Amino acid sequence: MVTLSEENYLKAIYHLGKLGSIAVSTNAIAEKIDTKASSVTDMLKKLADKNLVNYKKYQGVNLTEEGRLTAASVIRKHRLWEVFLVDKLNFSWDEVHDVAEQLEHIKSEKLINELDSFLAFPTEDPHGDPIPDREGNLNKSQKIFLSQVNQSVNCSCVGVKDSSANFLKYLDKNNIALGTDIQVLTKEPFDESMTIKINDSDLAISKDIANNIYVKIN
Amino acid sequence: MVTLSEENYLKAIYHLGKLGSIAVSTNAIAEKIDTKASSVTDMLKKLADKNLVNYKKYQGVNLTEEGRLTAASVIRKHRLWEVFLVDKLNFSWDEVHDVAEQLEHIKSEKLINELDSFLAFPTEDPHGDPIPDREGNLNKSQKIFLSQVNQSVNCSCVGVKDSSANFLKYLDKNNIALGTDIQVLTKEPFDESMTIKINDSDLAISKDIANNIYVKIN
DNA sequence: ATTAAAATTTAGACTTATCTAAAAAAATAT
DNA sequence: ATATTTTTTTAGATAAGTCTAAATTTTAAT
Repeated sequence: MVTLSEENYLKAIYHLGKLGSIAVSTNAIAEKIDTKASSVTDMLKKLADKNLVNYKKYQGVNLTEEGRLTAASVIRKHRLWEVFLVDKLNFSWDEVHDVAEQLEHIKSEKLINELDSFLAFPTEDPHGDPIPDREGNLNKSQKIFLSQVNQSVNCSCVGVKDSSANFLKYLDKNNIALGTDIQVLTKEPFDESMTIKINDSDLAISKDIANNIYVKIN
Repeated sequence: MVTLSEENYLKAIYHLGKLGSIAVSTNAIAEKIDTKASSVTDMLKKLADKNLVNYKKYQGVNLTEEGRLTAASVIRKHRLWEVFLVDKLNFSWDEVHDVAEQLEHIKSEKLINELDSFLAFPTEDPHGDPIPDREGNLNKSQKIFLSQVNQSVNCSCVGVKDSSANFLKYLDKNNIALGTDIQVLTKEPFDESMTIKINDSDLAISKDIANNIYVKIN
């Protein structure tokens, strides 16, 4: 039996572990889940006792296979619930996170597999991040920044990096939403600005905007 | 901020309070939520401090208006999730309870109101129990036992009292499920047995069976 | 009206998850 | 190579929720 708090630690270690392939540090975990380093140390001992992490004093941690599967399962649930909230319950991408943080801890195999089926087995969440399958495997995300898309290529919006209210308002005003098709018309090498086409209307965007929008090539 | 544990106590007091109109006893609560009387006493003090119950030592408790609303909100969530699980995720009535017990504690006004809308504003859960509205009001349940239905009246199955595996198997074998239409053909005054019609086939049932099936008159 | 039984509360202890402050180890700088 | 800084761990404290065992109050019985 893995507690809610333990699941949150495993998730944090999972996410931090993907960046480098070395052990995850106590401080990094503390910062990620907004807690004190001493609390992290306590929890790491507990997780090690349960064989969910490999932990050696002062050396950081790595997930064991069992820990990795547990973390992947939590992430799978989080992302499936996000799809549900956006696709079925009219949530916008910036509203889903807090609720999904709660829903990801609901324990029921049947629930999550039926939900998966109900949503037609999505492979990515509303932010374009991949959804682990039942075995904890996940495909690399296909999402890239709009700034990386070449001229005259078609793509569609799958997420944003900075989801501040200001930026979301900007997107709204210009009719860019999740799933919106975007065609890159021109790319200006000098300042990396672009012109793009959205629903038959053209829009000029700066490098900063293009670096904040995630897209998937169609 | 009401904790998960506090919500469970409020729910228990709400359910126990409907039976009589007198105060709910410590022991009754302890039995309901499978805990010790001393734990209940501790919690009652905490709930009283938060103005969720009226509590006087040795005299039992009643919900305050605020407590009643909180309890109704939890029950509303529980029952809406049950509808979701049965209608959308292929759960059967006896599988929903444990999962709904977890889901009822998810905190998000938007979530529950969107869910309500997504389910087309149901007024009863899969067991035929009424779903409180946003203001905590609930309509009296229309469900009665099949044994109370008069001869040649049409009704439909909305739930069961005893949901043991044996009984559910019996229902399954005789094609009685949630929503199944039932017509009472005859009622035998001597042993209170009945004959009923289900999907054009007739079935003889004992008093015990008829006392275990909840129906709603059509 | 006492006494016995049942219900309830108190007191003190335990667990989980957190914290602060101090100690220890590792990394960095001179 | 030693001193300083940073990171990590330990020790002890706290809050929520529970428990056992003992004390108190209420209810029921004679």
